[in-house]
Order: sequence, then structure tokens, then C-alpha cells
Amino acid sequence: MSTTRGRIDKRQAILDGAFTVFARHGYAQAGVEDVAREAGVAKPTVYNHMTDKATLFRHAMRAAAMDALDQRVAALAPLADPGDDLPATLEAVALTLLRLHTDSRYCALRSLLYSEITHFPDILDIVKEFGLDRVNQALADRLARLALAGRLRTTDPDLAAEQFMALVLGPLEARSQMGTRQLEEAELAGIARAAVETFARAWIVS
Amino acid sequence: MSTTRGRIDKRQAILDGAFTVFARHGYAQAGVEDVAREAGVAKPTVYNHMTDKATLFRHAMRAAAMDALDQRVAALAPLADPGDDLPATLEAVALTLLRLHTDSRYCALRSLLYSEITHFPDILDIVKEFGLDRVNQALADRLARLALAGRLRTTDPDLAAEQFMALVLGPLEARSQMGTRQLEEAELAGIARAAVETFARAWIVS
DNA sequence: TTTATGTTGAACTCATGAGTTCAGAAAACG
DNA sequence: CGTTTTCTGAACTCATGAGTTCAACATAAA
Repeated sequence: MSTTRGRIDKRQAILDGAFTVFARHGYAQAGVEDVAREAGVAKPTVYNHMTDKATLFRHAMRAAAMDALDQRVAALAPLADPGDDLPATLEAVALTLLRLHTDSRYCALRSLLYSEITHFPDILDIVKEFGLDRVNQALADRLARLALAGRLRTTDPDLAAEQFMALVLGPLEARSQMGTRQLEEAELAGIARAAVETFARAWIVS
Repeated sequence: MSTTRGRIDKRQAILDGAFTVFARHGYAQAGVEDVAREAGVAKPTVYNHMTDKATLFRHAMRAAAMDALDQRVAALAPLADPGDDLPATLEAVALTLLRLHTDSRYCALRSLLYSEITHFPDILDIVKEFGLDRVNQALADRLARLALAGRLRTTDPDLAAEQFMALVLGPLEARSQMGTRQLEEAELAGIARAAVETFARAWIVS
């Protein structure tokens, strides 16, 4: 087996610590020594698991992106069976998405993707595999069901999903000052409300 | 005078070259030597004008952000006197904004802001002074005039502006794969069209 | 031409951090 | 228990890049 080594498996601790440190200082400014300390591990141990600082970065980013995608897709669950009040359900989903988007680890993930995409062209694969496109697709699936049930205009579920996400997340990014300002719950709720109101005028039947 | 020195004033060349190099490699990976070469200047000359690599970065970012803001505000001009066809005017403005947003220097500016905001907390001032908030405000002003003229629902011009920007730029960011994929003109036009259609349903009078 | 200022290239110092080495400790396993 | 595997800490090599120094050079103004 390779799952149980001489000691505990430190791999996960290393990946977590790596993401934490990269999130704090950025790729170039973060030291492998810092990662080791954050993970409660010695520097050579890091190199036992990861050949490179670059490999370490890629694995840490991949893990964080997977995690983020799972959370977001899970947030769409209420749309599988919305009650009588579709706008209320949409508003609840929007609010959950907004809360997830204000999480500091997610903000850091986005920053890192944006900043290192030139230096690591291959992390684009991570975006394609675990990025917001996937959330859009999942949302479009839900909306397609609703259109089929006659509760949504039946033109283009992909476009509807795209615009819903834009109406929810766009104002957040505009107001959050690049993730530096922490919005209160009430403001998030206001954004969700406004987004759903506009979305409803364009897409919800009667 | 300090405007005319012993030779030509190299300051602008240094700032331009600095932004180009920072955009290519990121702050940490970019060398002052590279900046000097890009600007066609010797390394000590850079230190004659800028005390620090950090100062160099701040000045270069500020200049680039000012430039970007000017372009965007200028793009709103048609709304000062829209013809009979308000949706068409909005669509034209949206398309111009989309084109500006796909410019590689602007993408680089956003990447740099996102990635270095933790290491340079004070560039947040640049965002506040020259960021998209200013565009939102300018747009809200235009929309307020239109509301007063009875051509727009008169509830909240700030919200309308925010949602317009979200509907235009949100789908762009979703589709452009973090600025790596270059969209064709036709796709941009499609985004603008869809954005204005939804915006019109929610905000345009009859 | 003289003077003051700015520019140049090259060589320099110095700190930082990636990646390695190694002898020894500690845990898992028989 | 002994063996094997992994972890540890400290010290090491080595490349990179920020910032400086300096003597020679170019230019504008006096």
C-alpha cells in the first residue's frame, strides 16, 4: 500500500497548508519553508511528496477548485424541487451563492487563478474542469426542467443561467472592492432580491 | 524646471515599459532590468526616476488605471443623446464596453490588481479612484436623465446601472476563460444583444 | 566653451529562497 | 525485538534579482 506510510499521511496537510500560504502571499512570495511550517512538517517532507514548488502549487489549486465547485453545485439543489414560490427559491439559491462567493478562500482562489494563469498556462485546465462554467451548466439543466414545466420562458436555458449568474455575482464584485470589503448579510440579501426581480421580469412566466 | 532634463524625459517610457513587463510576468517575476530594457533605458536611470520597484509598480498601475477609466467613461457618451431607438443605443454602448474589456492590457490590469492587492494594500485607492465604480456612477447619471425623460423606470438608477454592467460584462467573463480565449466580434454582439434585451424587459418603459 | 544635470554600461554587494544532503529520531510492521 | 520506511532539523549549494557605485558620456542652458 501507499496510503499508509511510516507515519501519518501528511499529504493532505501539505496541500492545505500550501493553499493557505499561497493565498496569503501569492505564488512567488510564498516560500516552501512557509508551507512546511504551516503544514506542521519539515521542508524535506514537502519535497518527498511534491517534486517541485510548481507541482505543489498545481495540486493545491486543483484541490481548492474541486472543493469550490462542489459547494456551488450543492447550492443549486433547492431548484430541483422548488415550491409554489419560484422567485423565493431562486432568491434563496442566489443568497447561498453570494455567501459562498464572499468566502475568503474562494476570493483567494480566484486571485491566484487570475494572477498565475500567465505563468502556469496549464491551470486553465483546472478552470475548465472545475470553474463556474460547470455551475452554469448545472443551473441551465435545472432551468431547462422548469421551462419544460411551463414555469420559465422556454427560449434558451443556457442564456438564462448565464444572465442569472451575472445578475447575482456581478453586483457583488462591483461592491466588494475586489474582495477587500466584507458585505453584511443584509446587503447580500438585497443583491439577491434585486437580481431575482430583474431575472423574473425577463424569464419567469406570468 | 523639472520637466526638461539633460536629455529627453524618459519617465513616460519607463512607466509604459514597466506596465508592459509587469503585465507579462507579474510583479515578482518581473525584473527591473527587464523594465529598463523594455523602456530602452539603463537600469540606474529607472532608479533615478523611481526610488523603488514598488513605487515603480504603483505609478505604472495608476497610469494604466486612469487610462482605462477614461476609455470606459468615453464609451458612455452616446447615452447623452440617444436617438429614438434607446435599445439600439444601449446595445452600441454595450458592444463598445465589451471590446474595451477584451483588450489585453485591460485584462492584464485586472489580473495585476487582483493578484497584488494583498501585497500592496494601497492600490485599493487606485481601484476606488479609477475603478468600475466610477463607470457605474457615470452610467447611473445617464440613466437618471433618461428616467426623468420618462424613457426608463424611475426607481433606482444606481441599481439599473449596476445590473446593466453585470448583464454586459458577466457573460463576457464567463465565456472568455479568464481572458485567455479571444471572443469574435459576432459573439460580443450576441452578448450585447442578449444583455440589452433582458435589461429592456426590466427597465425600459413600454 | 563651460557647467550642471541626466544617462549609460558594467561590475559590484547582499539578501532571499529553491532544492539537496545527511545523520539521527520516530513510527509502522513483522 | 529488529527492520524498514518516513520524518526531522540543520546546514549546505547555487541561482536570481534588488539596489548601488562609478567613471565615462551626452545634452541643455549659461
